[in-house]
Amino acid sequence: MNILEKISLDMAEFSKSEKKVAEVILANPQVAIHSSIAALAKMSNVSEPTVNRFCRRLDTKGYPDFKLHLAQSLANGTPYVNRHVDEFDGPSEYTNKIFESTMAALEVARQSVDIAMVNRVVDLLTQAKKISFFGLGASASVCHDAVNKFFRFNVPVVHFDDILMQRMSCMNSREGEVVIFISHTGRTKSLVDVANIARENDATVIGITTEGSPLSKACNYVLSLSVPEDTDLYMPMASRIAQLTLIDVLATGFTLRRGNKFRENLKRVKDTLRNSRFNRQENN
Amino acid sequence: MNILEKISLDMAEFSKSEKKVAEVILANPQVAIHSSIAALAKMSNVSEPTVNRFCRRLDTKGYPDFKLHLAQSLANGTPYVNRHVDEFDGPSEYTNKIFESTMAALEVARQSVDIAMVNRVVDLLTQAKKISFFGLGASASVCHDAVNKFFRFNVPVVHFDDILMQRMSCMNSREGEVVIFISHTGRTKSLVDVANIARENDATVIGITTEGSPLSKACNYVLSLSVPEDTDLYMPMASRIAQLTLIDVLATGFTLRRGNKFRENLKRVKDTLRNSRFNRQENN
DNA sequence: AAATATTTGTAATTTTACTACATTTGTAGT
DNA sequence: ACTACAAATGTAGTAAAATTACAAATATTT
Repeated sequence: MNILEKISLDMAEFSKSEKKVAEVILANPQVAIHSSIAALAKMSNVSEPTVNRFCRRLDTKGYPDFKLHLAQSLANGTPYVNRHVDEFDGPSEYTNKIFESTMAALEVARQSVDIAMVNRVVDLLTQAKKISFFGLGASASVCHDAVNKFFRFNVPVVHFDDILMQRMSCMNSREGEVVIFISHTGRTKSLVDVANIARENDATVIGITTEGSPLSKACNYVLSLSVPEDTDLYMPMASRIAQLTLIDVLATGFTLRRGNKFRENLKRVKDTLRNSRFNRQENN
Repeated sequence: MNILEKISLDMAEFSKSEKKVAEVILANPQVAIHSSIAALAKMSNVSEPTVNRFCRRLDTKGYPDFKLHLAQSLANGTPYVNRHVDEFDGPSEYTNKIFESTMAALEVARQSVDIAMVNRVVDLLTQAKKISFFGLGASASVCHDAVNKFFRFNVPVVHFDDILMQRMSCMNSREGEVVIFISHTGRTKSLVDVANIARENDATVIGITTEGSPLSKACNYVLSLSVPEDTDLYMPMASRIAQLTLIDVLATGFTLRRGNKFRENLKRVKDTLRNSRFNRQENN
């Protein structure tokens, strides 16, 4: 396992001084691998043995061995870890932390995606007579985006923010229609209600939500995403990005299934938009 | 560059003893990274300084530095790159490619962000009497999301999909109000028109768009994002994710600027949502 | 074959990491 | 509030590792 992730994961188990070391390393791992134990100890304001103990706590043989692991983590292409923003961060720190946390979350999400389920859902979507996307709050904008994508496919696709419209829409659903519900927690009551209505009316109900949630139980198929949500700032951030990316995956799967001729069609849709735009100087 | 490749490439330039060292390393690099210079010298039947010289010939600082490079080569990580989906990809391939391309795009975006401008925009937002978000098509859902975030801050924030409503809203804007326009290309005519109206009415106009685009010229401030857009499938994907992440950055900067007491407030907003949810079994 | 250049090794030096032990800090019980 | 114990951190000494300077050996050139 990536040792950088492990450090941020084990953060709770570290002692006060060990945390100092961890923070210095996470803040700038590139510097850490090129420092001696003495230099790192000084940077962290701790003694050398503390650094050594820190390394051993991470199941390495000692400091040199730790550096080796660290170097491998950095080479791995993912120096991205869920780094929490704190109140003393300047613009440079919080900007980088948020981008990196988002990338880290995407990596975790990628590994948690059930590929077989993606394939099945793409199957269902290509055969659907109608596709609906429902979500509330932050997930509503994900639905909005999904509609924007699937609309280009010339498929009947709908979305309502309004909970009553959602209910009515599901009430009228029938076999062969697919309804996708998006919710990170999967515990929004009214959305679960709507999902149940859709299911009672024989629609194929798909959830993009957390495994085992109330919403997931109301669905025929669940595409679960595990994302380490950053709760520090009380806002959904990474979960939403992961959902959007998953929508991109579904849309891509959809176009691939439809074949080459279909992609010509997509190009036409895009060309249509061209007239609403200023031309570029460069040809493209 | 991968140092293992470099070793086999430079083989011709090595002296007799250095070749011995190179062969031992190539034969079993995993062992090499866990050996001391003395052990490796013994394995290669050469003296310690010879190993040291061998390392320097490969443009490393010395033996420990060489081991670091070697470890990174062995980590064999495929850094995230923009991998294009092709028509023969199965679900596993396209899923991973899309996640990886998205991560790669975020990395590029992160490096292209103008931190000073982020700081200035956060400044403007905290002082704004009203904040508006306008975008069309795929960018509309980004606006939707931005509103969802900033609304929690108890700031007057508005968003319209409707181009006429956007015009009217900007017509009535005044000094001290901030209008943010989101568009990847920055070449959507009607949006540029609206931006000009906003500017004529003394609003502070901010663009999240490509540098040098028509839209960027209509703005007082531009937050440019360079994203390698995947044009294969004729859909905006990565650009949108980058925009959303940038919105997250702005929202985070906003909350940090407002201080601790303000974050208590955010927690209250979140707690309010709790009543609309099914409770979790675990306490949280 | 002698002279020079290049490579390689030996031994001393310096740097680095580790261990044992002492001190401090924190915690629980009287 | 104090004592006793446990956990944590640091100090100083020791061991190990890497590097340097220099000497010996091996090629190379004339």
